[in-house]
Amino acid sequence: MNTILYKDQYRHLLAIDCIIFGYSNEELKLLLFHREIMPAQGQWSLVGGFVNENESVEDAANRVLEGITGLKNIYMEQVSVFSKTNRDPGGHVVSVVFNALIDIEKHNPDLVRDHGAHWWPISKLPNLIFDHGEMVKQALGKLRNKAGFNLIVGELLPKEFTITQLRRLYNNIFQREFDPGNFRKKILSLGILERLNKKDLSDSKKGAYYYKIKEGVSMVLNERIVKE
Amino acid sequence: MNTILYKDQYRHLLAIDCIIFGYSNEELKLLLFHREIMPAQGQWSLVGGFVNENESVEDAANRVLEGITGLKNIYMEQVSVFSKTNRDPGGHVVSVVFNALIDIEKHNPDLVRDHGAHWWPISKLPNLIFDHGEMVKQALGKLRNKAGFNLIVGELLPKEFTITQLRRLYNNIFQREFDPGNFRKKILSLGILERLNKKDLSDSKKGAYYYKIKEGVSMVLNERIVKE
DNA sequence: TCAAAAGTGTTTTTTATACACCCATGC
DNA sequence: GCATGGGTGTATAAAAAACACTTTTGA
Repeated sequence: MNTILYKDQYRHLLAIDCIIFGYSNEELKLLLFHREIMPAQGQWSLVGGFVNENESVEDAANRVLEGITGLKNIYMEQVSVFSKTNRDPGGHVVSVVFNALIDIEKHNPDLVRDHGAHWWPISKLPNLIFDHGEMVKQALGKLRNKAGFNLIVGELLPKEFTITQLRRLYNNIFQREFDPGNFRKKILSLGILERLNKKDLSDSKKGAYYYKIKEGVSMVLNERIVKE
Repeated sequence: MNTILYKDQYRHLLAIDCIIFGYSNEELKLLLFHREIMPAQGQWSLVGGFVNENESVEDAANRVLEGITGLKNIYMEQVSVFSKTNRDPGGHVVSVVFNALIDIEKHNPDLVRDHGAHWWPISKLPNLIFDHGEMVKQALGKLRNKAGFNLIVGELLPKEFTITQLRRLYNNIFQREFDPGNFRKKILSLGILERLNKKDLSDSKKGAYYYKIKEGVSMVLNERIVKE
């Protein structure tokens, strides 16, 4: 069996685009790229690239993500496929969109700068080329949906974080204020966080305990964490 | 601007595979295809096909779905992309998977038969080729997730249906028994069903009112219908 | 008249929300 | 000693689940 079987089939240009989420200074941010190639040269776009021969779309996304952040094994999730024939004026390119969550403290800012990329707060995004605006919209919906059932957004925080830091992240993602007491109870009731013997003293005089996600615990909960 | 810009890029074989859900005799079923081409000739597979030039993946899915069911405008939703380089021994084919929900009463059984396709109850599926088993698993998860928040599975029933018929469909999808009284209250509280002046007398002496989905009502609810 | 599904009502349990209040401590 | 976020407890409201009971009518 070999590819000769499929030899008469049309072959498509296949690309990936990444919605790279980061969180710093209490703001949810996206890493956007200042496009230096035609078409749409000089405008802002998502970080993306073509899928090479002998690569899966996940391989391609990992390659592109490592290239721009310096990080391997970034948490990633498919959002959806964009394939309208006229979506890219440079030709029919089919793009698979990924959400990527990174700990913004860990990435390589020099790499980002050298690529002409820039972190933009989610609330003040520039106009994006092609259908990238719609991609971001879907990606945010997917992120909210995920965060509602899953602590995976902890990927956006350092390994050790306080409940208050986590709550502020949730406030940011859902654009509403969660009640501090209720949020804490709900999160701790999931039983997947482990309290450490360390306190963060930057936010209050009393200090807040750091927590981390328990080893070997499943992040797939069947319980709702927060409602939209 | 033209495709010359991207001319050095590798081009991929792009396909779609459809998980075609139908519901009859109180069983959830999938339409599977008896594969008559190499590789894996003679085995069962999902219904699929290559994406042609100047087609979006949705176009391709619609084309394939119409070809085998005779129906247009089938409800469809992306599941995810499968692109491991070794997933198809006949060559590297990237496949976009779609869930499709059809009213099994409306499809063209002759077309299905002529294509060598067959309806299989979800509980007794044959072994599927390649990664199609994993595709079905993801598709079912997606269907459950959707059905938990959305009445879209009404697509699997005739336009007019009783609450009991809808409940039995939900029982089938979630593989559990919903309480008749509570299910009825919950569904009706959504306010998206309209009672008709007709009764179905096939299931009981008393007869059950038919309902239909109200015109122009949004199917996108922010409320949970059932829990898994 | 009775079995069986349709449909309604009531009770209990669980979960979400609102909010009061004590704690610890640097200033 | 007081302002501030950390953390706990409690009261209320809303939603889910369990289940009793009434209705209808063909066999």
